Amino acid sequence: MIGLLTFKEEIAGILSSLTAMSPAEVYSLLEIPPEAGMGEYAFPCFALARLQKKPPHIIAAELADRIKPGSFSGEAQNKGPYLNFYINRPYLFEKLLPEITGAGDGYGKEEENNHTIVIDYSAPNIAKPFGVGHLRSTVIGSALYRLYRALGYRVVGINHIGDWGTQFGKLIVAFRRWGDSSELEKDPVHYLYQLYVQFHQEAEKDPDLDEEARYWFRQLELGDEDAVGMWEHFRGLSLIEFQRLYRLMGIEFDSYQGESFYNDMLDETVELVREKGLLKESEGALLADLEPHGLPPCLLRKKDGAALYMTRDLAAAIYRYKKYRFSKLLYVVGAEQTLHFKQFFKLLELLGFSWAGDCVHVPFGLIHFKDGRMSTREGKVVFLEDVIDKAVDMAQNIIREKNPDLANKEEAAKMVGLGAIIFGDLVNDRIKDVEFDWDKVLDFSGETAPYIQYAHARICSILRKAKGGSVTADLGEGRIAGGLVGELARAEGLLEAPEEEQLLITLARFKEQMRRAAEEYRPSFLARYLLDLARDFNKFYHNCPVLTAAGGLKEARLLLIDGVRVVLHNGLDLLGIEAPEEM
RNA sequence: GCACCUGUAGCUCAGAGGACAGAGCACCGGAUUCCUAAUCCGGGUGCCGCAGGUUCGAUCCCUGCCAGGUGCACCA
Repeated sequence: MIGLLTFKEEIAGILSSLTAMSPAEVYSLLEIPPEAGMGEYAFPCFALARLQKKPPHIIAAELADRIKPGSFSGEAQNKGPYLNFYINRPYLFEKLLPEITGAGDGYGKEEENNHTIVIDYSAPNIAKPFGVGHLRSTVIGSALYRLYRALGYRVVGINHIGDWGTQFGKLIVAFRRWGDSSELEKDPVHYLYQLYVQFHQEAEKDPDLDEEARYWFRQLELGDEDAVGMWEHFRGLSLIEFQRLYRLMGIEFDSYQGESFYNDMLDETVELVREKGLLKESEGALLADLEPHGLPPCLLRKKDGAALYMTRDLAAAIYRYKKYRFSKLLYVVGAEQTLHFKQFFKLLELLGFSWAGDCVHVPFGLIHFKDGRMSTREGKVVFLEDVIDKAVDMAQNIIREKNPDLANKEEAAKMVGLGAIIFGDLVNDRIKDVEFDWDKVLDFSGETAPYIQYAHARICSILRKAKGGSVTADLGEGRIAGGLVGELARAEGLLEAPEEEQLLITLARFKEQMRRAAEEYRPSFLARYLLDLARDFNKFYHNCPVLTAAGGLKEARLLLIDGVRVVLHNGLDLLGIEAPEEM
C-alpha cells in the first residue's frame, strides 16, 4: 500500500529499530502535528525520556542524527522534544498521484479477505411512515456497509423489518372499525399511519380498544385466516413503499428478513434458554434472570405466551451465525436500547456461544424537535420523503439560479438534495442527539455535502476544458509523474505552492481515515476528512490557476486535481452520496 | 432511586493523552474583465460544566458534584 499509511508504518519500523519500543507502540504514539510545516507525523519523545532517563529534546536530537536522509521516503527533524517526519514531496507526486488516478473508482478498495460482517440497520416498522427518526440507522448502517465492503469484507446488510408485534393488533382493529380499502390503496403507508394515530386517540377514551387489539394480535399469532390476510396485505404494501424510498436514496440490503421471519424459531430459542438453566417463571411470564451479572431480568414470554423483542433477537442472532458465520455482527440501533443489548449479548454469552463477543451495538443519539422527542403515536413525526422533496426542490431552485444552462438539472438536484440530508446526519459524532431543524437541513453552504460536491464539480469542469469535453480522457499527464518528475519538479517548481503541498498531504491521509471510520464504526471521521480535502482544494483553486499555468506545471496540476476528484468521488460514494460532474 | 450518554466560542459542532484549543453558521468588511462566488480572504470571541486526583504533560483517563438527555419486567 502506498500513501501515509505506509509512511506511518515505515516510521514505526525505523524508530522501533533504533529504540526499545515495538513498532506497534511507536505507531500508537505517532501523531499529526498541530501546524503545517511541522511535518506530516510527529513522534513525542517523552515516553522514551522516561525509559532512557534522558531529557526528551536530547533524545529527539539523537534520533534525528541517526536517521539518515534517503533511508526511507521521508526525512526526520527534531524540534524540541518532538521528532517531526516529513514525507518527500516527489514521492507523493510520483507514487501516490498515479496510484490514485490509475485506480480511479477502485482507489481505496482493498483486496478481499474471507471475513463476513453482518450489519443490521434501518429496520423501520411496517405500517408506520418512514420518518427522519429512521434516517440515522439507515445512513450510518449504509455507510458502514459500503466502508467494510471497500475494505474487502464480505458484507451482509440486513433490514430487520418490524413486521410483527402488537401494533398489528391495533391496525387490524382500526381498519375493521374505520378502514376504507380504496383509501388504503391510494397511499398505503400514510393511510395506515392515520389509522394508527386514530387508534391511539380513540384508545385514550375507550380502553377496551387495547384489549381488542391484544385479542387480534393473538389471533394473528394463532394463524387466524382473516388476521393473517390483513397482516400480509399491510406488510406487502409497506414493503413496496420502503423499497421505493431505499431505491431513491441508493440504500442496499441483502436481506429483508424481519421479525416475523423468526416466528417458528422462538419455541426452540426459549427451550435453549431453559436447557441452560437460565429460565425462570415469574407472575406467569418466562424470563432470564441476569441479576447475578448486575443486569435486570429480561422477559422472553409474556404471561399470554407471546414472545418479545429479546426472544426474536436471540433467535435472529443464532440463525445469522449459522447462516453467515460472521466475524462481526453489528446492530446500528439507537442509544436508548443500550441496556437491551447489554442483556442480549450477556445472554448469548451465558448460552455458551463463542461468538457472543463478536456482536456489537453501534448506538446513536436521538433526533428530536426543539420542544421534545418525536412520537409516532402522537403523530409528531417528519416524513423523510417530505424532507427529501424539499431538499431536492431547494437544490433545483439554486441550480436554476446559478447554472441555468445545466442540461440535467433534476439529476443534479437530486444528488445535491439527498447528499445534504445524508451528509448532515453523518458529519457529527453519531452518539450525540440531534435537533431536527429545517433551516439546517436546507442549508447548502459551509460544512455540507454540497460544499464537497461543488469542489468535485469544479474539478470536473476544469478537466473537461483541458480534455476537450471529457472528464476522464487520458491526456497522459501520468508521464510527468512517471519518473520524469524528480528533477523536473525541482527545476520547474512543480507542486511546491503551499496549497499544492497541503492537497497532496491531505490526499495521502484518505486510506487512514477510511480505516479509522470503519474500525470505530464512525462514518463521521470520513465525512470530516472530505470536508478538509474540499477545503484544501478550494484554497488551491483560488490561488493556483490550472488551465493557464505553463507546460509542466499545468500537467502536474491536472494530475493533482484529478487525484482530488477521485478521492472526493470515492469518499462520498462510501458515505452513500453521489458526486455530480456539474451542478 | 439506580445505570448509561452528553456538557468546548452567541448558535451548531470538530478536536487520535502531547506543541499556542479549531471549523461552520450568524454579524461586519473585501475578492468575479481570470478554470462555476453553493467559493475564497480579513475581522473576535473561550474559568474546554464545577472540584479534586493520576501524569513530565489532561478538553481527553479516574473519583465526586452540577445540568440536560435516555433507560430500568410483559413495547420495540
